Amino acid sequence: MNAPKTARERARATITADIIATARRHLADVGAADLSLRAIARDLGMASSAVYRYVAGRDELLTALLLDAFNELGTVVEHAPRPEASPLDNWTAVWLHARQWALDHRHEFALLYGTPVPGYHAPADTVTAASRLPLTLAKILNDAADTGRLTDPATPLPDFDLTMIEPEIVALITLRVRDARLAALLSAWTLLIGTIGFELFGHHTGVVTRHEDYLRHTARVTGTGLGLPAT
Amino acid sequence: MNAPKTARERARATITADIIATARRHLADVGAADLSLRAIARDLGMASSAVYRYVAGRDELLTALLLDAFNELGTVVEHAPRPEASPLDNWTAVWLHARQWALDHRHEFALLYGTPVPGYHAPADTVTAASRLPLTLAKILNDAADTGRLTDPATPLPDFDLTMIEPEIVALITLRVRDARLAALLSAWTLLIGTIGFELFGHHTGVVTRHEDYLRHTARVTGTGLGLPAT
DNA sequence: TCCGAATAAAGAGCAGTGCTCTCGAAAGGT
DNA sequence: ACCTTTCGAGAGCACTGCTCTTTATTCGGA
Repeated sequence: MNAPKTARERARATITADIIATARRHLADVGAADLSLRAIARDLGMASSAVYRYVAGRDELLTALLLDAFNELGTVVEHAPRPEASPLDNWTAVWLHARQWALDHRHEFALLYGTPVPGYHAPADTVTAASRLPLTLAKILNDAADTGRLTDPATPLPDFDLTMIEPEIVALITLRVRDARLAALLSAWTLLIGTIGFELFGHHTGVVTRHEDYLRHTARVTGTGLGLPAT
Repeated sequence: MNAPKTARERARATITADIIATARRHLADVGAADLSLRAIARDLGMASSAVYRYVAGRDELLTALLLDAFNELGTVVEHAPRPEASPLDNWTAVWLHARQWALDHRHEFALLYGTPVPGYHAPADTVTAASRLPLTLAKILNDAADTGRLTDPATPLPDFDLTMIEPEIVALITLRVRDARLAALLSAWTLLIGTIGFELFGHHTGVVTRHEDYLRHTARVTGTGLGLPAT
C-alpha cells in the first residue's frame, strides 16, 4: 500500500482504478470471454495502446478482476452470519448469500469458478482471497464446537486418512475436530459452489424447479450432517 | 440417421466428420477458447470459407463437440459398473471413471461443465446426452433397491418437498425411494462434477494432496450416506 | 527559471479471428 | 449436351491483442 505522493503517481493510480472499474462493468455486461481491451479504452476515451501503460495485458486485467470478485464474494459471505442466530441458520445463510451474489454477478462467478483462462497462474493473493468462503464455513463449525453446539455425527465416520489434505490447510482451518469432517467440510464447499454453478450454467434447467428452496435444503442437510444441531 | 445415398451426400458426410474430428483434436490441444475455425481449415488443407458449407459457424461446431463429449463420458461411466461387484463399489467406480476421463480430456470436461460459451442454447439431444451420467448413478441405487441391498439411511431424513424437482426428472429417474434421497442423488452428481472440476481448475492445489484418494473417499461417504451398504 | 529526462498519449501497423460475398469450377440430373 | 445445383477459393470487412515509433506533456534538479 504505497501512498501516492507525487501528482503523477496520483493520476496513475486513479487512471488504473478507472480502467479496472470499467473493465468490471464490461465484465458484468458481456462476460470474460468477450471482454475487450479496445472497448474499455474506447469507453474511457483513450487510445487502446495507452491502456498498456497501466495494465500489462488482458490476462493481468482478468487477474485483477478475479481478485476483486473473490474479495467481494468473501466479504458478502463473511457478513452473512449473525451472532444471535443458530449455527445451522448461519451456515445456511452463507449458502444463500453466496448464491445471491452469484445470481447478481453471473459473469464474475463464472470467472471465479468456471473454466480458467488459458494462460493463467494463480498468484498468492488470489488463493488467500479465494479461501475466504471456505474459511467462513469452517469458522461456523469451529464456533459451534467452541460453544458446545457441535454434536457428534449420527452416522459412524468412515475411515479417513488425514494425509489426503495439505497440512497447511489443516492448520489454517484449525478445525476443532480433525476427523472425516474435515473432508466433509471441503465437500460442503465444493457442493455449494457446484450447486450454484449448475444452476447458473443451465445444468439444472428441467431438473430443479425452485432453485432457492433446493439450495436451502441442501445447505441444511449438509450442515446437519456435519453436526450442526437442527433448531 | 438418414443413410447417405448419392455420392455427394457421402462426400458431404465424410468431410463434415473430418471437420468435427480435427476440431476435437484441436479442442483437446488448445481448449475451447482458442479453438480456431481457420486453424481447422488450414489443418484440413481447405479454405476457411469452405468450412462454412459444412458447419454453420463456431458455435454449432462447439455444440457438436459438446454432444460428442457428453456421449463419450456417458459411455465411459455406463461401462464402469460390473454385475458381480457390490453396489457401493460400482458407485465408486463410476466416480473414479468419470475423474479419469476428465483427466484424460481436460478441455472437453471444461467445455461440458465449465463456463458455457456466450451464445449458447442447449438443444434437446444435449440434455439427454448430459443425463447419462446422473442416470447411471440413479441406476446403481435402483438396482441396489431391487436386490434388497439399499438400507434405510441411518440419519433421519429431513423434510423434503418433492415439488422442488421437476416431475419429469422424478419419473425419468424412477427412483424406488421418492424421499429426500432424490435430492441427495442430485447433490451426489453435483459433488462428483464439482470435485473433479475443483481439481482440474486448480481450486484444490495447496488443499488436497492425493486427489484420487480424496475422490474415492468422497464417493464412499456419499454412497453409504445414500444407503448403499459398505462391503 | 530553464532544460534535460522521464513519462504519457496517440497513431500506425502486424498477425490473428469469425464471417460474408462473389466468382469460377466441378459434378448431378434430365 | 445442357442446365442447375453444389462446391472451393479468394477477397474483404470488422474485430481482437499487442508492439513500435513518434509526438506531446509533465517533473525534478541546476
